[in-house]
Amino acid sequence: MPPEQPRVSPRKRATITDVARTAGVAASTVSRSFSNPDRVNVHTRDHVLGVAAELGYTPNPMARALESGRTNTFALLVPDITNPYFAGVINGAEQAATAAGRTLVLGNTRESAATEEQLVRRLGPAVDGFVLAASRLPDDELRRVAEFNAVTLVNRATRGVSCVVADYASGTRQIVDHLASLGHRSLLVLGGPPESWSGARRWAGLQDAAELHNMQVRRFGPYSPTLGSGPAAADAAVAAGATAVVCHNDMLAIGVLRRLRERGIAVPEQMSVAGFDDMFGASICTPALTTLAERTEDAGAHAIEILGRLAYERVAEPGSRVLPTQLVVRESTGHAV
Amino acid sequence: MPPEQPRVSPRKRATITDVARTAGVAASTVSRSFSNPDRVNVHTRDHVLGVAAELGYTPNPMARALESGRTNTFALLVPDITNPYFAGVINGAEQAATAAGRTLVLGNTRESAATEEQLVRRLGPAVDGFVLAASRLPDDELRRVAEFNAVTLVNRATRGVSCVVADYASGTRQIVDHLASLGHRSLLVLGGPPESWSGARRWAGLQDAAELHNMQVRRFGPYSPTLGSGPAAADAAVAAGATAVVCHNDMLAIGVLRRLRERGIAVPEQMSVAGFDDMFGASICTPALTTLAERTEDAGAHAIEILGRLAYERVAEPGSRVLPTQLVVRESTGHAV
DNA sequence: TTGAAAGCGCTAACAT
DNA sequence: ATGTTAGCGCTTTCAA
Repeated sequence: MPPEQPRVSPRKRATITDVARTAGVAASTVSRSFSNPDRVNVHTRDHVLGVAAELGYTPNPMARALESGRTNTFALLVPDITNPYFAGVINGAEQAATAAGRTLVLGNTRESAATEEQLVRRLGPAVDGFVLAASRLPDDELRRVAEFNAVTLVNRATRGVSCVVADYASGTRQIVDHLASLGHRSLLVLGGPPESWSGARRWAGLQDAAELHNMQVRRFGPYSPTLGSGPAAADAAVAAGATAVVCHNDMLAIGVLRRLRERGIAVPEQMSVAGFDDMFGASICTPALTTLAERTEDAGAHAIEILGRLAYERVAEPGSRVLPTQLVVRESTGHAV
Repeated sequence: MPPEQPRVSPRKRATITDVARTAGVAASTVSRSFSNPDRVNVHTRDHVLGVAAELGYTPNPMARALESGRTNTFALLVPDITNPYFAGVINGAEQAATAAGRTLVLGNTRESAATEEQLVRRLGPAVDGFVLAASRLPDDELRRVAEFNAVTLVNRATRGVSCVVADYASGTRQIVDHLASLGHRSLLVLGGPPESWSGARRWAGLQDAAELHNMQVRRFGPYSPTLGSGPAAADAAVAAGATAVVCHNDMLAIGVLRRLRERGIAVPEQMSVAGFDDMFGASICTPALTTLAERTEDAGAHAIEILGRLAYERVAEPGSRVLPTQLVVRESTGHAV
């Protein structure tokens, strides 16, 4: 495909002064026509807006921000942008931000605290607030960030910072109730990354719930929350003679399922498998995965909403919100052997 | 006095002047220490950087951009941020941008040309370039955007604009060769959105390839490229007595698979099903899906790379790049009935 | 090598 | 109702 017209430099964008000159008014009048339309003569305004449209003028958000200190932009940082789990959060946040007339920028921290911190530093002055999903940052760092920017955490909590978290206490209880009622007397947890806050909550909840049923619980791992860790985790579970395993998340659970099939171990007949997240994929794998669903879209939306109050209404109260979870029973769990 | 109003005002960020004052130098020296370190005395620079670190100073990207006209930021716009297909593109782009020291912001166009245009307008002045993945914008609009911003398209092509596209000619040929060799004499294509450029390329390629084999081809649809359209598409295929169907993408294909199972139609014994994208999920569904894999990560990375040349090196030639595709044969295709 | 000064595009006093 | 002026934080001449 041959180049149409070798463009050397991008066309220069029209500025407020261009519009002002062309329309024969002062720059401030143009400014007002856009940001304070009531305070300018209807006739003048129409003329100005007409000229602006003609010139393809768009207010430069950067110049605007420089003056006001507000960018009308939020950043959402997630540990793994390719993980379908976060797709829900992203989607919910994106939708809420758009509805509120705000721009959302997305950052991928690659499960690394260092990358996350770097992104926060870099984006900090350019955004009005952060949604940090499953943040890997230590508590004190989180509070430091919250001094300069509005911050809302998703599935992470620390004193003095707003957050939206899933109700893991109830969720883990649901999982264990389910397994207990199927006759399982012991539980093997295949754990995720040690820094994972949600991982810790899940483990704590499972322990508490198991105790209520006098079930024995153990935890293996840590395993990385990926398909690739499935074989190691599955093999360990088999070696331990587990009848029921609960995996850190669905990604790991699906990896486990796949490995068990390779090894000819029937699920759920010989072993029950459950996960967390109900991500896309949990319903289409075989056997379909029993898993704890979170309202990820709601989490993203609520986080943006809280952030808006924090950033623009100067609300001090760090809102925290607990979202319900629900167990989706599918085919991967069944009666104990 | 009203009761103490809980009010959190974010701590003010240190500016270049703060650093200058504290360090006892001029603002310009601080500026140089950051952006032109060679042109300042080593000793002075160390001192300045020390003070800056102490004050937690970070150059304000917005003020910087205002002056230079460069934001060092690219925007990546995708039609559906929750579609695992784009996760690869996002990941590749994100990685390449980070490696090049650039910030990437992500936008979701929700499959809507209007939303896409709005995002382009809004983000335009704030970024140095756009990667538009599977853009829904009409050709002339695309060229207009390219006048003001560097633009690289992914899986879309139009005269005068850089792009990275998958080799659908070869890819569709691979699909049809595969089906023909299994004895299929006709092909039913379950099409996607009419505005989809890749959909059109796929359909064109399938037609050409089918002709080479003297196979009969028909196309049904359009169907939305989602799980939810699976039942409608599957039922139509069954009613038409198809032995082999090729779906617009994996999402649709998995929906079709699920519906066929519901209806007790064996895949691939009674009907073969193939998709496009090899997204996450294609390998874990049952039966595992035969699909055309694209190098989505590479696509994202290449797009960013081209964009960098366009935006910062003032390269005139709109580079275009064709990436290979490869057929991944799994369990959903088999011998014709 | 460093400092002073002039903007970048825009908004918000303050004048008129 | 509109124009004038003074910055926002930073970079970049231009002098010193």
